[in-house]
Order: sequence, then C-alpha cells, then structure tokens
Amino acid sequence: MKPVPPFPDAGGLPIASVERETGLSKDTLRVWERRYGFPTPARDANGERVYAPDQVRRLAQVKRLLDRGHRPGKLLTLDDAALAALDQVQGAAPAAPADPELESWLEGVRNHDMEALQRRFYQELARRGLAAFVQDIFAPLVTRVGEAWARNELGVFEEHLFSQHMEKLLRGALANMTPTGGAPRVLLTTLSGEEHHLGLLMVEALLVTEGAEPILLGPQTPIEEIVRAAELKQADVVSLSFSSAYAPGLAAKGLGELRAALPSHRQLWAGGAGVRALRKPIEGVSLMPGLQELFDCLEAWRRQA
Amino acid sequence: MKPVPPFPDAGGLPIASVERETGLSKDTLRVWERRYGFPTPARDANGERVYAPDQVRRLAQVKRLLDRGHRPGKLLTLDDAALAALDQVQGAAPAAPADPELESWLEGVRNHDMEALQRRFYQELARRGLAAFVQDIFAPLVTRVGEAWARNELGVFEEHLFSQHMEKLLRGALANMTPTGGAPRVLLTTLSGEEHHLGLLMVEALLVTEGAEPILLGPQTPIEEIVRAAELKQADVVSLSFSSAYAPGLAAKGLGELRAALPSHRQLWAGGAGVRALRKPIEGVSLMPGLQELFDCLEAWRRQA
DNA sequence: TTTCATATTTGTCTAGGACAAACTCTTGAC
DNA sequence: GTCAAGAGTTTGTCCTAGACAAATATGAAA
Repeated sequence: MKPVPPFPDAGGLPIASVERETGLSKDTLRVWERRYGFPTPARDANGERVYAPDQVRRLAQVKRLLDRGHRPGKLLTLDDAALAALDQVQGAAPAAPADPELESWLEGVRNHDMEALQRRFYQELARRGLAAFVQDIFAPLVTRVGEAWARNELGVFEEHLFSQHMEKLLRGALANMTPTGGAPRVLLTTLSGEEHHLGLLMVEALLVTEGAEPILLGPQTPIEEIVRAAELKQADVVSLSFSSAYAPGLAAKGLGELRAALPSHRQLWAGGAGVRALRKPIEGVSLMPGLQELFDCLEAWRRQA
Repeated sequence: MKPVPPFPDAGGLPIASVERETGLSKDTLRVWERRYGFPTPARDANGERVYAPDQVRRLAQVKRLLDRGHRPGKLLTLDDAALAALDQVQGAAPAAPADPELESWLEGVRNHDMEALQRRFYQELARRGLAAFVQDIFAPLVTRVGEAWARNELGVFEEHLFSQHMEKLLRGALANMTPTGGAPRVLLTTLSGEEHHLGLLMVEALLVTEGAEPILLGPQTPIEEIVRAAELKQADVVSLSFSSAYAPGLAAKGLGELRAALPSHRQLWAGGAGVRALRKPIEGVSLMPGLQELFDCLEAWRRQA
C-alpha cells in the first residue's frame, strides 16, 4: 500500500501530489511527458517520478491557460518567457480591465488584514443589499483570488484564510434572512470531487433574495443520493456548481448521468467557472457560466410554472 | 479525447464514474477485479469496462465497511448475505449505552426534519450556554450521526443535510460573539486529506467562550503552509483535528513532521476521534481525544505563559 | 500478556499501445 | 463572403500486466 505522498521533504513531489495540486490526471501527466517532453520529473530510488516544484508551478500555469482555451500542443512547447507573456495578455477577461476597487480588496487578502475586509464587507453589504453585493463584489473577488492563487501571487494560507472569512461573513448575512418557503425549491450541491462550495453559498444568497427556497446539501454528493434527495425534498430544481479546476470531461459525464437518472420534471442547472469550459450544451441541462444567468433560469422556470 | 460517454446506455457506468461515485480509484477497481474476481464489469464495443449499478452499490457498501476497519481480502470474497450481515452488526458501541435524548435527535435527522432540529438547537443553546451545549449535545450528536452513517442507518443525503444545518446553526451562534483578541492565539486547521471540519468549528466555539483567539483556516492545509501561517499570524498554538476515518499512521507521520517544522515555542495540539487510535504519544504534541482535554491544554498553556 | 521478526495483503506506480471525441484545416457550393 | 461537409491531427482516457513498499496479520520468544 502506497497511499501517502511523502511530504515535500526533498523538494520534489510524487505524481499523486502533482495530480492534486494541478488537477491534471496522472495519465495526462505521463502522456505529456511521453509526447511533448514536458514535464521532466526526476526518478526516486524506486524509479517513480519526482516532480520539481518549479515544474509543478509551471504545470499549474499551463492548466490555467488550457482552461482559457489554449491547446496543450502549443503551450507545452513554449519556453518560460512566451508562457508568461500569454499569461499576462488579455488575462483581464471580457470587460474587466483590472477593476481598481477589486484590487484594493485583494490587497487586504495579501496582507491578511481580515479586520479591514470585514469592515468593508459589512459597509458594502449595507449599501448595496445582499443580491447586488454578491454579484458585484463577492463573486468577482472570489474569482480574482482564485486567479491570483493560480498565478502564485497568493499562498495557500492566504487563500484559506480568505475563504473561511468570506464563508463566515456570508453565512452570517444569510442567518438573518428568514427562509420564505417560496418556489422553486432548489437543491444545491456539487458532484464528488468538487470541493469548492463558496459558489453554493452565493447561489443560496441570490435565491433567498428572489423568494425561492434553497436546500443546501453541501459539496460532494454522489449522483444516486442527489436523485434520492430531490425526491424526498420534492425539489423543483437541482443546481450544481463547478469550479474551473473540475475536469470538463468529468463535468459533462456527470451532468449527463444525473440528467438521465433524474425525473424529467425536475430541472437541472449547472453553474460556476467550470461550465464555461463546456463547449457544447447538454440536453436538458441549463448552463449558468455567470450568476446573471441564474436569474434567467429562475424567470424561465416561473413562466413555465 | 474520450471524456464523455455516449450515453449511460443500458444503465451501466464507465470506470471514471464508478471512481467518482465510490471513491475507489481506477487502479484499485482494476486490481480488485484481477485479484478477487470482483467486480465483474461487462465490456462495451471498445473493450472498456461497464459496471452494473448493482455492483456499484455493492462497491460503495464495501468502501464503507473498509473505512470501518474490515479488510478487502475478506469483504470481496463474501456473498451478498454475509456482507449485509456485517453491515447490520453493531460496531461495538463502546461505553455508549444509547442515550435516549441523543436518539431522539437522531430521529429528526432520519426524517429530514430540520425545522424541529433547529428549534431544539436554539432551545438547548439558550438553556445550557454555548460551551456546555457544544460539549454535551453537539459533539456527541455529530459522533453519533457519523456512526449511524457508517452503519448504513443513514444515507449520504441525510448526513450532508445534517452537517450543513449544524454548520449553519453553529456559525450563526458564533457570529454573535465578539472576538476578544485574547490569548492564546490558536490556529485551527486539518492536514491534507482530512475534510471534516465540524470539529474545528466546535473547538472555535469553546476557545471563544474561554477568551482565547481562534484563527480558523479551514480544512486541508499543507504542512509548509501551516508553518508559514503560524509565523505570519504569530500563533501561540497550532491545533489540528482528525476524524476517525483518518489513517492513524498518516496522522502520526504528519504530526511528527509538523512538530519538526514548527518553532518549538509554538505548541502543537491534536484533537478528534482520530487521535484515540494513536498508540504512542508524540514528543511535543498534546493529544486531545475529547473536547474536555482542550481545557486542560488551555490551562497548561496559561500557567506556563 | 507484551515485543519483536517474519509473512501476507494491498494500493499505487510503471510502460507503451490503442482508440474515439474534439479540434483544425481544406475543399466545394451557394 | 458564409456555411457545410469531409479529411486530418491532436489529445485525454482506457487497456494489460508486472513490480514494489507500506500496512497489517501472524507466530515465536521473553
């Protein structure tokens, strides 16, 4: 039994750790090495791959560019400079030219200044109201922090501390809202393997303000149990969240299976950065790449009901 | 690229889906088939494994029994009846003579009656105060639900719904408490691979009532980052939580490494059901098998300071 | 009973080969 | 110029089967 990745003692990571860190499967890592000559892991006494931290960082960078639409064949034959150039270019994404307000929030994250973040959080929340706050500040900030983490501008510690504080604050805000028992009833969860659940909380917040009834199941529910939960709770909609780290193939596979297992009168929605990578629509599944689309889905459901 | 199955044709699942649903790796699934003759997937036109839903269910059952301490060699050669029998057998129930109050809470979990749970939650919280409530009700209930889940008395759905509600309620209660900025400063997290974080919330609650200053980092922080966080936040103590599912060997190894990497003036505490399985004490690490020991550690620290 | 040494069990790693879905590029029609 | 169909290339996942070390069980000695 060799379940445990030795900790990064010797400055090298075994393949299982690299899979976890980068989200690239072991198969993919091996086939890239074979085909493109990168990465080039050393070998330990037992002939097993040991990846240098530098290469792991670069793999994470490549993964991010892949998610942005680039192709492996190109990326893996580029040198460091060209890769870094690609990373900077048009990273700002569509119509988000480095929002200075967002950057000032990010500064707080960098300095672990949680008190300041908390103060601004409540200020903005009071000023804008929950729904607008989630859409205009919270969601972009979470995305930005994720990007900054992927670019190695933030450490794991800063990212964890930020996530915990955001969760605490958002849950605190939600605790004050009386559940309305409205419609539709929406079951919120993620598939196994997807741990990120801040997206679920954001959707919960928006649903509550819209008078719908969210049922929060938390992350990582097996498909069979999602179906059972939907029946038992008589949910009108099942809504899943996918982070950008979730393999698009797996997401499509899981959504197809769930759609097949779920009675057709229960709708299936999928949101999060991870669905942006799904090129083709899936029969019977509503995709919500951004939070805005949630309102469209909601309205469509209500018109139909 | 073969990420998406055409369709879950006749109700059979490809190996990647079985991995996702059961938590058993593809490698493990293949090697079990080779060694023990189970599972016995059919093959599609392309020679790839297609698992019958029955077998997937059974694999999930086997996984649960594995986590309870049984060994694969035994489990995989048993027939259905023997397996079901094992599942029913009560795993000892050591020194816990079925507290009737606890069982009545559990009944609420079984029936998904979250409203009733919530009502009782606030009642008991008001009556006992936060610290006593966490120790006398909350912690035993979480333990009991975990056991019930392992015995298949509860489904994944019920367990998830319960966890989410408990987290919401406890965080709600904590939100009302003003952080004191007291001493010691305690960094709360788990090692990679340990996802359970309700334990961290319970410790946070007790620390707040005791006038200490918890810093919640959330689950799964790499050792290197724990060390960095302790430095940056000037934490007096690092406290880790281990659930009973965490492999004792891994826990001992991780604690040893963290102790070595952490400056000696920062204490290291470890709590949760998982530390009960640690045979020998670890140099420089305070073990807290139950919540009671937390107070001992706290008092010891204060006497020393 | 406890402790140590030996034996068995078990999960993960290895190597290349294979294949279909996804993507790119070319060609042809309107 | 735009669109559609076909041909070619790229790419991730699956396959087999052997190897090994950590975890666990077993048996012998104190």
